[in-house]
Amino acid sequence: MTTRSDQKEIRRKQILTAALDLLIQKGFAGTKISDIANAVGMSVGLLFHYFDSKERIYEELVQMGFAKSQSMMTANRAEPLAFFENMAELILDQAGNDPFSAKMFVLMSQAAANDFLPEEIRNHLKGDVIRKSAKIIRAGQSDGTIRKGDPLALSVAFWAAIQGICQVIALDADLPCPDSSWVVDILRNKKTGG
Amino acid sequence: MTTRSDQKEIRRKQILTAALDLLIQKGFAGTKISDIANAVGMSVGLLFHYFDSKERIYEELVQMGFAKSQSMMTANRAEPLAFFENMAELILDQAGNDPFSAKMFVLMSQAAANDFLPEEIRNHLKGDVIRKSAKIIRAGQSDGTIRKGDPLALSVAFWAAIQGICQVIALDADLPCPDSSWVVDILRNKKTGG
DNA sequence: CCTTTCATTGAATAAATATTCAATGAATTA
DNA sequence: TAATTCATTGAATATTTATTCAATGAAAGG
Repeated sequence: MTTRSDQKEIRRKQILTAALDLLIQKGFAGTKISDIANAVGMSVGLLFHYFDSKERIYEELVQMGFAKSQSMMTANRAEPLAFFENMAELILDQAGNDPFSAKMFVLMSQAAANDFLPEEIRNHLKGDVIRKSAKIIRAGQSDGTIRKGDPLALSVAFWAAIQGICQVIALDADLPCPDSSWVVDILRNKKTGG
Repeated sequence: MTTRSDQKEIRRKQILTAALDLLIQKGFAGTKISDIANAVGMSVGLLFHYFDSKERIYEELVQMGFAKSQSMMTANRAEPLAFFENMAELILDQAGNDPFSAKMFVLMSQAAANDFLPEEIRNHLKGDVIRKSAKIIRAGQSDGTIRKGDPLALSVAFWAAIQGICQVIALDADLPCPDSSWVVDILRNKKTGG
């Protein structure tokens, strides 16, 4: 019914989509409000009718990514190695098909530098996932499915690889998305898992 | 002898070092000249005595990274799998010890978005290394040392992992640098290489 | 010493960009 | 159809940040 209200949501989504694209290419400071407005095809003044400031746009996007990231981590209750297999598959399969998803992931990994974000989110970005995963890796080393080595360093390798892949394919859509199982081989113990 | 001239070089290096650090955290647009000047401990006016503009600082850094990247690629004439083993070891060992090196790598991977850089450099950044490596991967698949799969996708996985790791450890010095051999396992063919 | 050079600063100035605002007209409501 | 709301614009305005400049004094050269 409320055509106007629907239209408003559509407009907001258009702005967020265009902004995400520009933000991961140019960063927060490098993305001009006028760039976003141009990409959507609206005047700069109108954009401010939908969002109070550039920061708000950014915050709303990061908030979305944060929520997704949290739910993914907590929803996955698999055994150690399977945990990482699930994660890699979920993220990379989605990244390969839906550009929005990969871009969101990239946004999150760059967002830690931005002072104005809420504390909770900045902590999450600042190695929270990596440290939590290190515990799971230690369990996987005990049950023999994950290779030996510093769990934290292994966690860095896994997540940095995922993040790097998302970044590369988000910035160059022509490049193909790698198999998730290749990435899991960073962790896999060949003596048992082979 | 020429104390003044030496001093000038030292100043320039101070500026470049401080700038690199800020640039990889905040990006080009997000890094203020005054941030750099503060980090070095000099006035903004003095900084302009050493560099004509913010772009020049950036260009000089990217130029350094470009030269290094080129020489690394061409110097390495090993067999396919060994090529990637050498690359991973060279880059990650260096990144683990010398922060400057990892930061330079990160700068390069972010630089592609900046329009004002020379064409040659932008091409190099824009997937040149990934595409050249795909050819080497194909050769490695022929001799059985590298796993099956789309060579370009494998190349994306390898380089994105390297790049992601450099980024994570450059931005958080507390995190440990992973073993280079773990990353090479993205490519390694277990049936033969095990 | 006296002169010249030049590193250094803080205070202008210039440019770029975010944000506000008054005006317009099309859609909604009554 | 008259009144009201609100999406939309382009033109101010405000703010931030890059860049320039004239002045100072310390080092180098003669």
